Amino acid sequence: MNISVASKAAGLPVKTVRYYADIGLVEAPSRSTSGYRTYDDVAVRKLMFVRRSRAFGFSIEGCRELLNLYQNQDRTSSEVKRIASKRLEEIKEKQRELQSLHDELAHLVTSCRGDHMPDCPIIDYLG
Amino acid sequence: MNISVASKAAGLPVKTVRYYADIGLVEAPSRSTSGYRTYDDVAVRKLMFVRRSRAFGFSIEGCRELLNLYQNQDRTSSEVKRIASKRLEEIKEKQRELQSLHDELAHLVTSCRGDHMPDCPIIDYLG
DNA sequence: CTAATCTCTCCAGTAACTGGAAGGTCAAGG
DNA sequence: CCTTGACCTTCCAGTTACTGGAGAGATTAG
Repeated sequence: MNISVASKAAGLPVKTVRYYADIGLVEAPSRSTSGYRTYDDVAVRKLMFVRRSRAFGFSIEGCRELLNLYQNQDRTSSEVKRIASKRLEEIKEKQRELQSLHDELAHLVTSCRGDHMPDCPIIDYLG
Repeated sequence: MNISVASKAAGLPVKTVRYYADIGLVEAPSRSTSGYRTYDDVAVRKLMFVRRSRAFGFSIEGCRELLNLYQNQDRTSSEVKRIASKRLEEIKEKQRELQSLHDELAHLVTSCRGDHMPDCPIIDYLG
């Protein structure tokens, strides 16, 4: 199947599929005589795998690792768990950051009257 | 004062201060005869203002808006509050996203045995 | 046969810096 | 006076993960 069909099946933009091929993440299994990338079901499944991994926020390199494990029958679940746990820690860290940002900013926004006067606790805090 | 002194006072890397000057966010008030950027206390306060704004996750354009309000005596606190509220909504949205990512990934990680076998619910989910 | 739709490659741009090269400037020490 | 080292300058390239577009070839429908 050509790239547009594969991309629809995988749920990714054509440009992205081509990009993944360029960086050697998911290459097209073959090319037509005229140079068109030709995909098969296995490749489409890899693309979907990457799409789902990306949705979890894994970096391209993280996806590459996971994809290798996906294709490796000799993998151990501990390897997978290690990578996923690392990502989970990143998420938690980001959550903590966002929480304190939220609390601080929410406090400032609440205390700002939002009227036509120039006095503003938000500006005061930043300045 | 030269750029390295100003950058230390503002708590920003020299490179960043130069970058902010390049994009016209906080320009050096003057240059020495040999072309060195020369900063004063006012400029340093602007740099600090930008640093704190960036810490809240405001984009450079957001910082530019805030900085304009900071310097504008005719501002109204409602303008400031509008910008800050917008950022607060972005933060909340991001928090919601992260929360569902967290929950889903945490569930998968918990259910993965993490042993020497290849069977893994994380891989199953992604594939 | 032609028009529309695909596809290709290559280049540039995004956000907000960061690193590094090549070269000019300045203050201190010998 | 000279040198050494710490500054400073500009400019270019790289980062992440795409995305948009140009220009050109391929394929398909009517």
